[in-house]
Amino acid sequence: MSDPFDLPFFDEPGGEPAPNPPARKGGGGIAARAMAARGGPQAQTPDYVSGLNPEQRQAVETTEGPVLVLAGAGTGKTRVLTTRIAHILATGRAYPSQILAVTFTNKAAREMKTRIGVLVGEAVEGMPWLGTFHSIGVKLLRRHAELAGLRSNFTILDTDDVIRLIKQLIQAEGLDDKRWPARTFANMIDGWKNKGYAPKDIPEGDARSFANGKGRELFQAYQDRLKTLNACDFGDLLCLPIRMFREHPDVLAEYHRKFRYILVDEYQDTNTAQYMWLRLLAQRPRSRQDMTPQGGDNRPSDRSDAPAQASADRRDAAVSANESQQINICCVGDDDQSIYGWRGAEVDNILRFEKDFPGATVIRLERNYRSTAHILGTASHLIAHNEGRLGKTLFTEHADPDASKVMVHAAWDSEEEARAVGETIEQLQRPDRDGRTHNLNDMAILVRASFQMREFEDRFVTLGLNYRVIGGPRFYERQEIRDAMAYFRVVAQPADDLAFERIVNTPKRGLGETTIRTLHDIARARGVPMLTAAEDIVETEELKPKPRASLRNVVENFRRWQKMLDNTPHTELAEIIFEESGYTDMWKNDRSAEAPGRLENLKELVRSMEEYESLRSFLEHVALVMDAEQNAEQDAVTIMTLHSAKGLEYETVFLPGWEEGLFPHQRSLDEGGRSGLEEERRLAYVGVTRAKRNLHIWFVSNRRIHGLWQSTIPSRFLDELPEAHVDVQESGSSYGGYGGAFAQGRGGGYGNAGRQNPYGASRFDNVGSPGSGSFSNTYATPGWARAQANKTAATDRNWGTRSGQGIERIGYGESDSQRGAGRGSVKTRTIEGELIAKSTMDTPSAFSVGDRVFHQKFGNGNVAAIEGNKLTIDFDKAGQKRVLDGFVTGV
DNA sequence: TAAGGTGAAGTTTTT
DNA sequence: CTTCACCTTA
Repeated sequence: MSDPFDLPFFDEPGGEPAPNPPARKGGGGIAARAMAARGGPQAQTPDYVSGLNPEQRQAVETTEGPVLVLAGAGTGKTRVLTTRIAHILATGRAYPSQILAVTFTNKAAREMKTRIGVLVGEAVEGMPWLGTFHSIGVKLLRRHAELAGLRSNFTILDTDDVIRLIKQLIQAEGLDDKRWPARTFANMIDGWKNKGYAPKDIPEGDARSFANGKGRELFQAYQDRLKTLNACDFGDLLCLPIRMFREHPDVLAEYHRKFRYILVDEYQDTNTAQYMWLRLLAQRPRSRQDMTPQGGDNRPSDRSDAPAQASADRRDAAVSANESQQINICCVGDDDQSIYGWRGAEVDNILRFEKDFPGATVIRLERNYRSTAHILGTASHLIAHNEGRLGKTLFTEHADPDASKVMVHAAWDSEEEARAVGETIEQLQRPDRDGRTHNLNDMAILVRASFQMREFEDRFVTLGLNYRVIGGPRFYERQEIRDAMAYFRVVAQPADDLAFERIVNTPKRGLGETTIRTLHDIARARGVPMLTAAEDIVETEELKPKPRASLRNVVENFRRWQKMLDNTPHTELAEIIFEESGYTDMWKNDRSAEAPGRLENLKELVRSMEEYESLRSFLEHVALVMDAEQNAEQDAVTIMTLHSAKGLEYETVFLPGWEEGLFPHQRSLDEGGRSGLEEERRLAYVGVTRAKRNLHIWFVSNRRIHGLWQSTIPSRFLDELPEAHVDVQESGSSYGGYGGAFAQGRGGGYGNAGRQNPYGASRFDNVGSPGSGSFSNTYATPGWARAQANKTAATDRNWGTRSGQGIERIGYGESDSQRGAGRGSVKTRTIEGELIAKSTMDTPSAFSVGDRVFHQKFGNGNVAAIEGNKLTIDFDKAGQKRVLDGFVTGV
């Protein structure tokens, strides 16, 4: 479709919602299924539900009325969601276009699309309303842009644009942009928008706390600026539709008629704005009352608890239950996996579902198909320490006598931790007695904070162990990609001043600060885009001849490209723009080590544009889908944060860094108090439940944080694990190397089961011994108490007078000298947010000593030595480094 | 304009 | 200890 904004409002056949559309519509797959399903009231089970367990089946077949599916980890949540949609379609309850299905991530949306496709055939193509909250928000706004004060070709700004814009505003206010960082304010705005606040709604305290009390004015100024730019930020994609629905009940009513089934994935992650958005769509107006069920302010505290409101809700539910066109909402989630409170998610939304939707059916999925009983037992026992849960207990029906317990390991410091994990991985890779090997693809290391990854990467590079890092800088966040996108944006949307400013002097054209400022001021004064202002100004005497000529050239370029927009293939146009603007030349002339990579990325960008029909649809997509696909071809261990691991599963999982202060993270405790701690515990729960068969948890006694060695104490979560399912592993050689006295002094033999230690009994000393008690959910457990004692004792012992802060210096230089040359600085995360350390021990290196080579990060250098696939290279600039040969190319 | 020095800050992340 | 942004200097 060349113009995606020009669709008819109702895309279902006939323009009117039909309660029972003919089964044949929407594709042969559906028709066939539907026929099968319609054999009669007691017709045989359609085969798509036959593989489901009773609870799953109930969740699929309870199509009418509000439904909450509490789906524990590994219980087939996605399967239920997709089968439910397939069921609704196959039984002719709705057309694809009458189903609204929302997810949080593009990845989840994509997966759902694919899986529904498998169930139902090509009809998915006709599910226009399956997507993320944000992408559906865009769709609504494009259709009704004028109702939200925008034009339908509005731009979506990403975080970087937003920060630059705010910085301008802060400076325009005459404020010090160091004291009031734009980034902080951008975060505040995002927080407000997550709650659905417009500038007038924000709490007085919030408004005062920023910019000498000018917070509210600044927020308003920001919104005004967005409007003139014909742009909105991510938060607006949620807030503007809400406002539009409130102000235009007729539009909302159209969508009420349209959406007959609403499905929400990961409901525990919804923030207040998303919640309001859903309620507006899911609740029909009651006959005489206001459109918005909770009145103007939808904050959690002042709704649902009011008795009058509750009974009104009940009445409403009773009415709508009898109504033929009721809207059926089904939310799927797991309160125990809510880990995004820090960015505005309200666990409360899921806890309150039954109040919000009276008469709701609540279905629990507790039958786990993923993990062993030991892992499930561990997870359940751990999460039981949280209060305020809806309560679920995972179980498995597949007893596995061979399953190993969850292993808890101790290490002296993070380096040893990485080394030991590396060893374990190498052991797992060797064929077992049945000759089976464990793929690296089935292993993952899940860390709390990204700085932990570094140690593992360094170690794995040394070992030549393949790994991949998920997360990190992404393709579309790279400078050259953003520059290129800015060119495209100005061509497609000439009013996009932010994009214009970004590239007007990139490459350098002698258009310095003064010229830009003049241009900016004139544009603001006349209320026109900067490009228009530039067009005018090059005809006057306001600029000096040099910049004037240069600017004229820029303007002419853009005008020419704009003319080409509609009659030139967009990939071709992209290349023309790069050439004619001098952008490619800029990087070709750049001597820095990154330049070739950047040119490569630009080519990749053009390649990826081929998938889209037009420059416009490409831009639209990129604004929302900021992820580049990962290549999973290589067999490699995955390293990522616990947050990004949600929804994934691995045969073997390593969870390093279970220490107080890191996990639970100190900042969560400081800022979030008890609920912060509980969120950390849920994060631990997510981590544990990622494992299918093997789980290894690690903690260390010493960790270097901000370059400063700190002695650490084991995480309280370790004391919350159930003894029956956990083994403490002595880590043998690597741990034993420090000598007995030292071992005791450093932390008292965690991990040395049965060894005497001076601090009293730890539960880890007694694992497996009969009669050792269970652990209460206070933190006064033996291990915890011992750890507390240990903290002070160890500190006093080593440093005599240091107070019990749990922080001590262990000496800088010593560990550096142990590391040896070439260690500790091998950076590998440079390409595509992911780089795989290639290991080719069997194949000899393609290089020989003395070869001239190029490395993405370090630039040019000469090969000094070769061991297997590991090269020692003297880099011209970066000095001597050891790298794998896969990272360098011959010159 | 580019390179080098200085200083502050340093969870988690999607859209 | 690192990274990154910004400011100064040639």
